[in-house]
Amino acid sequence: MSIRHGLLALLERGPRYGYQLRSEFESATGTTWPLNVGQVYTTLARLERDGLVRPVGEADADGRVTYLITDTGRAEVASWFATPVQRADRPRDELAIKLALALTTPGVDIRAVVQTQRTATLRSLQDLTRLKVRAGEDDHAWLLVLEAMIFQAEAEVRWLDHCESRLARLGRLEPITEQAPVPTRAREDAR
Amino acid sequence: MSIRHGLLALLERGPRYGYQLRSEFESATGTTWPLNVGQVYTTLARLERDGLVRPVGEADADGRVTYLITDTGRAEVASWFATPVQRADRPRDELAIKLALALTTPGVDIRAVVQTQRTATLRSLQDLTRLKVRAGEDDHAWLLVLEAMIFQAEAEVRWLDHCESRLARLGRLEPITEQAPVPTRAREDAR
DNA sequence: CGACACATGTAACACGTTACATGATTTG
DNA sequence: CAAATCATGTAACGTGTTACATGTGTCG
Repeated sequence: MSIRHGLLALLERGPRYGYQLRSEFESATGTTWPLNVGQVYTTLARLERDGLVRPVGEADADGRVTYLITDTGRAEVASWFATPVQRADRPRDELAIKLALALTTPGVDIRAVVQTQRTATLRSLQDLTRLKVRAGEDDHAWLLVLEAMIFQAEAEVRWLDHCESRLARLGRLEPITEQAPVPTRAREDAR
Repeated sequence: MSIRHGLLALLERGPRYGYQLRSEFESATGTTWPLNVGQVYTTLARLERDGLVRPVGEADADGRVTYLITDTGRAEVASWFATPVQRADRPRDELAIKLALALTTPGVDIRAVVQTQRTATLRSLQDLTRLKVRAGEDDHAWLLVLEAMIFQAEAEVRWLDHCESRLARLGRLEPITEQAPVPTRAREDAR
């Protein structure tokens, strides 16, 4: 529901038309998440269906169709800003699921998975840092988003390191079974 | 694609039936993300459609329909584990979008938004910590997921604090305009 | 017997996403 | 003139999600 609410929030600043909404959404989030124009129109149609926005007449001379936010829409935005994002609202964390399953899937070298991810995360962390250095002090919105991603990436690296050390501890207690089949389960492991 | 890949990974451990997949998925991720049974069946149908799994005959005496992973499916799982989760793969960060938009939406008190979120995040951080204390040392998968969420929540709090101090700095330089309209644009702001 | 867990499945819808079609206007 | 940008829109599909229908077995 990010786009839906995002567009609605932009419409609270005043009447907008579709194409404009796309560029404003992208610039407001530092072009971090590119937005296909088509999606603006589908989303606007859904917002209209739900009575949160309303087109103002037909297309103007330049072919622009302007939308207005309704009172219902305004209430929706207010409630969006007033309500914190809960843990349960968020989509499932694909990386966490991947590692949790890698842990107990035979034939998968979880240490390798962790290492590969760590490298990738570190690289994107560098990219983000480079972007931040290049970013001006003026674009607060972009800095906000950039830093959100930096903090997340840092946390991810820390978590991966934490996983690795835990795995190392486990490995010492219970030697790795990955490639070399454990005698008692050799038949099962074979493919 | 988390569920899709998750179920596929479970099927790589051996033949499974739908109901079983749900409980294994939930226990493998510490019941963090409850999974509607119906979704297992829709996902299985899609996996079958794409040739990644294959039902083994009809339902057995207990009405169970067992599924097997195919070679294509096995390749898909391997590629899933081998490929890191990139930044661009992730869904848009709703919280980041919200704050970025709150920053420039007139009439929205962004400091309040940050504070509300901070409180909520802190509370869920406490819940998670409590869960971790209660969790046994044995369930590695759950610990993994739990700690992922803890690290994320901690990062979120740090980020929110960072935002707040930046806002405080901005506020000192450029007093808040929220309710009082800026003279030169008063007409536009009026509704 | 009634409630509950086990077990499968379908219909309907939400949002997000892309590819495509169409046309006006600007600009090198 | 050709290419790019501006501008709208639709069709089609993907995953995720819920609500519902259906039936068996078990246990207090």
